Amino acid sequence: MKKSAAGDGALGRDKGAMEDSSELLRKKREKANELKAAGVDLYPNDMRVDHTAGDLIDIYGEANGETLERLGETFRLAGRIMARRVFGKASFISIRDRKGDIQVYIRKEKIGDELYGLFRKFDIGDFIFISGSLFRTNTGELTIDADTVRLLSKCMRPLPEKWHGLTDIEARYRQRYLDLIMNPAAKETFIIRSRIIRLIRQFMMERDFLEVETPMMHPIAGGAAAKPFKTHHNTLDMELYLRIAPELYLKRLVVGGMERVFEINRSFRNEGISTLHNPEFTMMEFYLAYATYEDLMALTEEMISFVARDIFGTLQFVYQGVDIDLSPPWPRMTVKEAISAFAGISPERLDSQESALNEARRLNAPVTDADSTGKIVMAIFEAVVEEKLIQPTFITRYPVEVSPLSRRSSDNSDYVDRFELFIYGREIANAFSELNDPDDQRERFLQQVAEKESGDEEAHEMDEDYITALEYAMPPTAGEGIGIDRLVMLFTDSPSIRDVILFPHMRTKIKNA
RNA sequence: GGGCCGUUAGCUCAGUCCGGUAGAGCAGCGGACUUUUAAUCCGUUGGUCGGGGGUUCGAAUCCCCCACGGCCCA
Repeated sequence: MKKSAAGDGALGRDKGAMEDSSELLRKKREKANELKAAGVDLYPNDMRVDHTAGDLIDIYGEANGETLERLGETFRLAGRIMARRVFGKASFISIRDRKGDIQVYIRKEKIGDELYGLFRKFDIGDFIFISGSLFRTNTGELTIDADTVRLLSKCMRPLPEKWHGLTDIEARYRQRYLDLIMNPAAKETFIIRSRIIRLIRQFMMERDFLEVETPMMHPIAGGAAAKPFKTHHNTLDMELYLRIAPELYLKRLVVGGMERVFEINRSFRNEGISTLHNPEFTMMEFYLAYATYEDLMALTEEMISFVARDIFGTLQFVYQGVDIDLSPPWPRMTVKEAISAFAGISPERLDSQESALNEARRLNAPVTDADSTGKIVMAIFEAVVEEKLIQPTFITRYPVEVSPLSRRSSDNSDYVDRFELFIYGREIANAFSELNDPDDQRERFLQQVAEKESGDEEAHEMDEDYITALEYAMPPTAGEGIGIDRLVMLFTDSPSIRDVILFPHMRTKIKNA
């Protein structure tokens, strides 16, 4: 096709940066303009559908040709053209809607010369409306014999290749909409994610938990050991932090008499990005009054089993080629037992700061001379034990130094009533009997403040308001946080947290598309 | 932060070792075709080879820097 160089140049400047750089995009635009010139509205919004592709397959998937012929019913559907096989006087296309794909047979003889001529200008990627009756093709495929077809929304860019789809991992994350169009498995992952969250919500509701929403912007970033994102409120002229955990607010609610609360929502941590970490991630936290961390172990087994039974229909599944068995009860080990079992270090070696430090150094665990014994023990645990906890395992008896919000164990005040759940070497949940003694809480915060001053960026700050809340008395309570993204990874066999987050964080790219 | 790998047409990829006119399939465009389904057949367009610098008569290819991404490690 010839073009007027001068004219196109002028048009290009008018349209600025969005002017089509490639011939392919220009052609698409030309074709759209031809349709427009023929009186076709490229973006109408006056059609109603009465079925989805999935409906038709569910209802008529098994029906034979004769049955379909006798139906005499007209079905109205809409969807995106995903494939196109055009002949001179008839065509097969397949359209995709939220429930699936269905083939459509479009005949010149039936829809008329004029409409067939327009239809031939429709592209893969366009949204169209079709109505027609059902029949079976020679090869037996359930197909709609269209009596009309109409453009609903014109696609101005080519979709990725039909056979290989979109595989470039960067493009899949940056242009998730294309990933969702082209990769059914990606879409399925997010459908399952929604189902998992719905199941957890149902599980909690059935146990009389109240779902709440607490602030995302905190004047003090507390409730976890992590670096926060900082922001600023102009009118109040104050620094705020995106929350690293909802914990301290949820416990204020328990003080307020909300004996069973949960929240499923985002927390933010200003730390590294990896296959297990996204700067914003989803946690469920819940608090249950008159319960202990031991009660929560049972509840956690029940909850995760409940979800697994619904998703898999069984408690056995495969994650990344490894068999996982969620059949309760799950093994329980103390931190020291686990270190002894997996690293062969006798528990006595972990009792003194000096010998623990030696062991940590030997194992290349990241420690400093000033670290407390508890901190060193946990560094050893992380270095040598975590990755080995493949089957679901509760680890208990954490050192008090690394658990500033947990209740001290009644039989030994150096430890707290806490557990973490590991599956496939990953921390999935963290729970404890809550520290509700305001004086002890103040001491713990002071200890944290001291650690912060000596350089630990992740240590807690003093939260006087929270202590005041505790002084009004919080009932004996147990609480837990569950990493939803990691749970979804397990249940969808996803290797990276980015595969279960719709829009994972990436560096912005100057040059795009 | 460190190591390794990657970035070539709209998409999926060759070409890089060993420097010499940038290729294929799909998509697109033109034509034929009323039961195809990765439709087929004939013809055909399309590229700042991620960016910058260097070496060279000559660089997608060799060297340096940078950007973005992936995996592993910290």
